[in-house]
Amino acid sequence: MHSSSNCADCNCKVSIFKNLTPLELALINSSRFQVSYKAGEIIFKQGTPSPYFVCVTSGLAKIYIEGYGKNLILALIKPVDYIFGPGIYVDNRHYYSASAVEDCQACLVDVTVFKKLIRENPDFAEEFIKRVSLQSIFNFDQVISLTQKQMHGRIADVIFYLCDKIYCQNPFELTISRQDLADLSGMSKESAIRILKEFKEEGILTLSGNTLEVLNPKQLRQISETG
Amino acid sequence: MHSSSNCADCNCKVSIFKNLTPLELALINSSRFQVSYKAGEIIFKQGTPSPYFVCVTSGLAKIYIEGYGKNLILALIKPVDYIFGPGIYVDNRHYYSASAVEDCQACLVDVTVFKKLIRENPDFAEEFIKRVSLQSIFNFDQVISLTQKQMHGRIADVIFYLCDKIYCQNPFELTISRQDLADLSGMSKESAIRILKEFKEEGILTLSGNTLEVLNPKQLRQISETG
DNA sequence: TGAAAAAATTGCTTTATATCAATTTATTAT
DNA sequence: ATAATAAATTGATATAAAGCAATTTTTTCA
Repeated sequence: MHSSSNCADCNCKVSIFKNLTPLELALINSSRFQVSYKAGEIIFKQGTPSPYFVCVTSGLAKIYIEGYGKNLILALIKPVDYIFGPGIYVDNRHYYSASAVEDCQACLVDVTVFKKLIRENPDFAEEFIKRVSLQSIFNFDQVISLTQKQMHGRIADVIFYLCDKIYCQNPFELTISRQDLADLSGMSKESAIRILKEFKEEGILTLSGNTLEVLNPKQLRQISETG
Repeated sequence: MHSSSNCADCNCKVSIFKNLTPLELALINSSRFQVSYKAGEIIFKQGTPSPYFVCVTSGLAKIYIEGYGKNLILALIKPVDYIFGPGIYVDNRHYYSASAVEDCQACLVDVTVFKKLIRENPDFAEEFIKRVSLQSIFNFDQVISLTQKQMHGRIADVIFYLCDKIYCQNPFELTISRQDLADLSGMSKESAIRILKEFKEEGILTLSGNTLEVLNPKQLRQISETG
């Protein structure tokens, strides 16, 4: 949304940077550059080297694993959040791909600078570990949903994720495709569509065009919990 | 296996401790105590407070998420490896349970000591982040196997995991139950048993008593890859 | 604006996998 | 050693979910 010539003044700073000193922010700023991505464009590909910490400052991106014939979306990334995979401390390769779902702007920061600050600032390191841990907990929930719930429960979970964590409003404008919805919930797009239709018919939600409104969150929660 | 009165001399040290100074090891040692678990005993339960870094020095343990009616085993933990969940940097709660599969011995270390060392020793912190990252990459592989492969491929993956990562020999003595096998591969125990039987009939492996030998790793790899 | 391409939708069919029930084998405790 | 209990195995049945094909709607682009 808003860009700045300086990280110190930037109002699009990721919260993980909150413990950095002005000097440290200046270091980040000096290695930083801005990039724009059109909807659909690849930000990086699974398997390629991973030289940047990617901070999404506008739009919406997805990170996804390219599996056996289909994709699994691990998360949607909205402003102001970052993309920073586990490969950076292992072999400097990406273990998932990222692409822009809506037009995006991002700031890229050199990973060596990032790693240097992790070593030098314990508060920053601790905050980073905390964020990695939260991500891990989120992944646990996700894997349980994907492996132990039936399709209705999985779609319910994805709708709550979109409503509560991504678009943060109800009704909301669905900017991701049905295929993305399927890749988030680990099913075929046909199945995802059918279940949305059922939910409409049962009055749990409305979906006209791409505007989705959850009408009966209690029932949807019930569906999520009974699997 | 071997215990010691002092972490500095211990031959059961987890590799993550390699960057600690003698003084730091002494600090760990001072807060450490040893515990024995019989096969089947719970080490800790999902949802409970998480005050210890658990280092498994003998036997075999499992960490598993208690989901909707069934469990998902995230990993088996063998000597010398540690159990240290993401809750420690979040809300000090366990996000998975742990129990002994074989009789186990473990050293428990106070998490506050662990966290203190993470702040004070950047090499240790970096090594820890690296280990967390490796864990995360392993989980990615696991979730793709669980969500995108059919049962044969998932069982193949679990057999490779057991053979290459846990028992580290072929043939090996299967010390986990069929239910554990099912909880590792996200299916019912009946299905797991049926697929093992098929693999036997096709000459891919032998399984007499609980001794499993992979006879045709190439074909098993093929099955793993074609899903 | 209109044609072409892509995305979404729907019905039908097939299949992978769970569930249930019964039986056998192995383990534990008296 | 033997009964009691738990684990493993097997077969039969039910069903959740994918795949396929056809159609409609939406989007893109010349």
